[in-house]
Amino acid sequence: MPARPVRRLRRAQLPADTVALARYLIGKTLVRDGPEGRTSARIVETEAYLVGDAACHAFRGPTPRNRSLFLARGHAYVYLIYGVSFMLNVSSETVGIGAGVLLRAAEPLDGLDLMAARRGPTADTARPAELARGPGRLAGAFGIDRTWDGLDLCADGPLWLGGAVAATGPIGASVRIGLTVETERVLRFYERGNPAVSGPKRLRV
DNA sequence: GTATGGATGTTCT
DNA sequence: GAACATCCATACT
Repeated sequence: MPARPVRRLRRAQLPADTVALARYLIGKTLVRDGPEGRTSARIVETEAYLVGDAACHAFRGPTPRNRSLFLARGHAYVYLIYGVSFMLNVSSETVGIGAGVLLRAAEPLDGLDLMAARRGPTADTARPAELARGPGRLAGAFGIDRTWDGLDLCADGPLWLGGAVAATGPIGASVRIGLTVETERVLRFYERGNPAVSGPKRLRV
């Protein structure tokens, strides 16, 4: 399977608004290059975490953990949740303002075998759409851990955001998944009907 | 298909 | 010491 041609997104192309960025990233690609080869996937589900949003990790100001949210938009914010899974976010505002977009699910394009190997024995290799369906799985498929925190996804680095490789389908919206606060805000976005989107069925159509 | 409960480790109060 | 932007196995409809 040859790697598809994908152009890197430049920082200036990213919408300046967090919600706009969350929608914009649907249908775009996430690419990791390395000695083992390329892994890439279409982003199909995101969530926005805003300034003044109690569910945003930056809500109470910068700490050692969340400082990457305060970097210029297009930087990675990675953290461990429930002691189990890493979450990959894209910082979304200007320097000093803490907000971001969580990448919740992606449709694998290149390097499926490598993704499955990174996911380990629990990966459902018979169903490619399951490889990066869910934020923890997405980070797992790309081999993302805290050492990737703070990386510039718009620089000439090993992990980057790329343009769309196909037409983007209709985008749906819902409340965010798994929160105990700010549960009413409609800040989750997804490509309707895509099998790589996570969550219960009613939040995928 | 959905519902439930346990595992897990870091962070901040 | 509680909370936590999840995943997986199991049980059930």
